[in-house]
Amino acid sequence: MEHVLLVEDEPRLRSIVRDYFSAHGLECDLARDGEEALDLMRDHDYDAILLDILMPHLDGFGVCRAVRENSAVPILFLTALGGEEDMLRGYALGCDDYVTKPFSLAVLLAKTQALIRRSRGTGEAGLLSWGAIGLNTRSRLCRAGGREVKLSPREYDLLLCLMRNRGQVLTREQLLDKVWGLDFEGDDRAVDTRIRSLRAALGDAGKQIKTVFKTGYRLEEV
Amino acid sequence: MEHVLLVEDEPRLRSIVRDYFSAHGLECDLARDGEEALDLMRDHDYDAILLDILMPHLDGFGVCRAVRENSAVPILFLTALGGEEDMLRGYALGCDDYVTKPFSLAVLLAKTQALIRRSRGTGEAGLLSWGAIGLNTRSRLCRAGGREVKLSPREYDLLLCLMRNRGQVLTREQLLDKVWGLDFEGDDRAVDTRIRSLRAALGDAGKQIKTVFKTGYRLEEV
DNA sequence: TCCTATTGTCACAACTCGGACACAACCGCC
DNA sequence: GGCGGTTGTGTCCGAGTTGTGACAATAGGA
Repeated sequence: MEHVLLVEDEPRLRSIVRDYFSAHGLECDLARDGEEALDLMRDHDYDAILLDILMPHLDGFGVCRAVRENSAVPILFLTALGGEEDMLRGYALGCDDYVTKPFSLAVLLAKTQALIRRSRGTGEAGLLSWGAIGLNTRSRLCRAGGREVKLSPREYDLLLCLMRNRGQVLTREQLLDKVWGLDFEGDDRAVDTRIRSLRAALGDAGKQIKTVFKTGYRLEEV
Repeated sequence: MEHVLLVEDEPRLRSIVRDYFSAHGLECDLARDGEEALDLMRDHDYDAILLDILMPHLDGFGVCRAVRENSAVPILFLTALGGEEDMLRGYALGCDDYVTKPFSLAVLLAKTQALIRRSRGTGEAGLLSWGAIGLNTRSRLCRAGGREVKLSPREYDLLLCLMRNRGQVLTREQLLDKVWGLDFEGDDRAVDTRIRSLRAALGDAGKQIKTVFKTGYRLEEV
């Protein structure tokens, strides 16, 4: 299930949004202020952050800046400040969308879902492409260098994970958690072996998978 | 240069947006209606589509549906229809954002750029830069003087530490603690050797690393 | 039930990295 | 200017990391 974080100091609004979201299949953690939000983010991997701006202790802009130091998680501002200046400031800090209060819950949900969809690299169509590699998340088919490529289940999941996090280094541990599951009991090197067969299956496009010595693997565009 | 397609039947608005965008580094193709848009998209790979809804021949919703058959390109609706119904319909069809007329050009630009950034998956998150040196903490890639630089793990960690403490002197002991770890059993001079290879790897930008006699090293802007 | 594809493990080969060392160059103090 | 101490430089080799081929266990379909 998708998992988002709502940072908002008004208790009533917090619970309204959470109830609405969970009724539509989005789990929703809550934080009262910026510092609480940063604490939660240290321990969880959220699919999106909904961020009020006017908050005690650390305001939304500050949280956004701190988050963007090392994370590309989708951020949506959610605020009474509707001025152009404020919106531009938000975008300059690397936010993804901006909703002014009062807002429609349905629209907020739609925007959040669109953002999550987009951050995973696919439009509604479920098509993911990067360099010479294309994935269809509906049919689980893969194309590389213009021709169809047959992938085993594990190879597909691994490639999907790399595609969703394209450009960034994923450690073997991260890959084991996300692809094999948290309960996998085996060796790190299982990743290496799967990477090897994936590279072979992709042919020339396999070169897009780079090894980062002592760290992990990264999918590059070329 | 980024390349977007604007689909809009009002001539004046078309050219206003195009001029503003190209002044800010976005090339902007124009289409008068949905059919012209689909024709153009057959021949071009756009980074984003800005789509009016009320148009002759084929309206924006129709274009969106047709595009999503086989493409995940970011789509932003741009319309006078500000009702909740219409927005939700847009999101259901797989659009990424929705702007109601009249709108601010600056905000439209910011939204478009945020979308492109997001769809490339390579946002500005995790970017550190100082003088001619840029470091991306998500990809662990380094740029110096405009070109890609290959760094070994230790070189990368060392540079990251210098960047995070730019402008201030770090003693060898501090560097050993922060980069090598508190349990390192070796010689101070290991730092010198790594600094040397780092300078060499950075080329001209290596001159930003200054030696502070009898003390340590400091990263300067020039 | 058998057959095949899949996948983790292991052992070994190939490779990268980085600290140590020795020596040269340099700095600053007297 | 000389001297002691500090830093830069070139090289080497072992330790650790990743690639590779083979194999056995397992799961899933016919």
